[in-house]
Amino acid sequence: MPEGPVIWKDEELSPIRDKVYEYLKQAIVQGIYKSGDRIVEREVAGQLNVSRTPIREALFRLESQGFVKTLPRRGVVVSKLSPEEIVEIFTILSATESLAMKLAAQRAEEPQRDKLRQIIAEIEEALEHNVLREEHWRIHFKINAVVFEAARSPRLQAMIDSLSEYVQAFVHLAYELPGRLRKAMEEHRDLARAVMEGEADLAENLTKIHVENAKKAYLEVLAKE
Amino acid sequence: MPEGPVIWKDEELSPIRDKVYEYLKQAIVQGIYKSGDRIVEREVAGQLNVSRTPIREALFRLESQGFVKTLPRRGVVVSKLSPEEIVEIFTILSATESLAMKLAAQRAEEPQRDKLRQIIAEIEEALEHNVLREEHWRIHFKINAVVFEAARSPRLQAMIDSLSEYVQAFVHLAYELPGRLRKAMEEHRDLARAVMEGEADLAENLTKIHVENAKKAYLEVLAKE
DNA sequence: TTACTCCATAGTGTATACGAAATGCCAGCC
DNA sequence: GGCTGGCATTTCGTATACACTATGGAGTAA
Repeated sequence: MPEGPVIWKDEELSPIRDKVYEYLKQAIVQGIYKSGDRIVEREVAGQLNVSRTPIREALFRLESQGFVKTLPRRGVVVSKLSPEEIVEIFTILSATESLAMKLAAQRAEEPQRDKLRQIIAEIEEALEHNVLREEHWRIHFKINAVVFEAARSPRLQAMIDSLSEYVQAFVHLAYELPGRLRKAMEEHRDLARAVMEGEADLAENLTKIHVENAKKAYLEVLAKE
Repeated sequence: MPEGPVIWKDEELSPIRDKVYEYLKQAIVQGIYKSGDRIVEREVAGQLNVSRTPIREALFRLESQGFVKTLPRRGVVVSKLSPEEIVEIFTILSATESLAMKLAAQRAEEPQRDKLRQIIAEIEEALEHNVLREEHWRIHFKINAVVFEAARSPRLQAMIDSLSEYVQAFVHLAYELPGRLRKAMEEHRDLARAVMEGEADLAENLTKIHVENAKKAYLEVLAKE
């Protein structure tokens, strides 16, 4: 019975199932629940002091996203995030994210282009002053937001978000490799520029390369262990 | 309060939530529940003579797949399947399915190649004897099965299945266009051959073209109404 | 000693009860 | 006559109770 992270905000008014969902997802990606661990509804319900109902609802969502799988009449177990699984997700991300970038390049309007221009300037700034670690995630999320705004494809966005959540922890690891962070920033800059200038095919290809590089970095980190 | 299709098999032992899920999904794609209709848990529970619990569980799954969306404290409404949404799904399918085909071409082993050879022969047969309508779906699913077996990417498969279920009804419509059915069969044949021969890039491109053609056919049908 | 059977227990599957929030209607007031 | 406030109703959100199934261990017989 693993102890979970303490991320409980009592005063929030969002449905309990959402909080449970976040709680369990974090526990899984942080490795507190390990692959193959059983998740017993009553146990979690007891730990969080809620009933089984919201637990079940959260588990169903986690199942539909692939974090756990339920065996009929047996309960749910944490899916294994084997290296093969991670690589598979990188592969799918490569296809879906490059599509998103292509769409963004095709559909970006002036407001989005403007935001991209600003982001590019911020990246240059960060590269120059070497404050990469501080700025990287902020810029990453900022680019994502603009790209999704431009691509106008909420379903695609949801798919990518869901896949990204999986590999997020591993991507973090990969940025520990010397030089990877700077390279990733440069890739982001070039990508943002391509989207801004409406170069759809270029944006698509740069994204494929970017994700491919992330995958390689992950495999390198993996090999070192 | 729309009346649903009668597809209730009492004696099955699969969980009720799965049956409710299928029931509601069919009702949505068949247009019995229309875009924007509210789905009230108690009503459905009453119609099917089960409690609200499995209904809720089915609704959560439908939500995570995008068939419905739930407004907090307001209940769930059927998502709109506007033409733009359909086109968006075709676009995503183009990217994901072409990835699946590429992987299949790269990873197919002798057993899968053998099955593909057989399928190609069946297509030729069907084209010659002009029994396209009878054979098309059987062959479609057969190809899919082999390709997924070859691609070895269950997550990708799940994503494609989920997306396909949406547009299935519309693809059906599109095959009413004169000549589309034969063309689609020929595309399937060429695609199967490319996968069989390990021509990954060719398979990828043929898939993109195939899905693109399906999208165009859908838009044509749409324009006629 | 081993294998088979039976029972206790754990844990999911479903039903139902209760509470809270939002909407719509009706009445009363301005 | 129109607007506002409150009440009733609807419907979701959560808790809980009961049922059913699978599993593991103990006990007995070969």
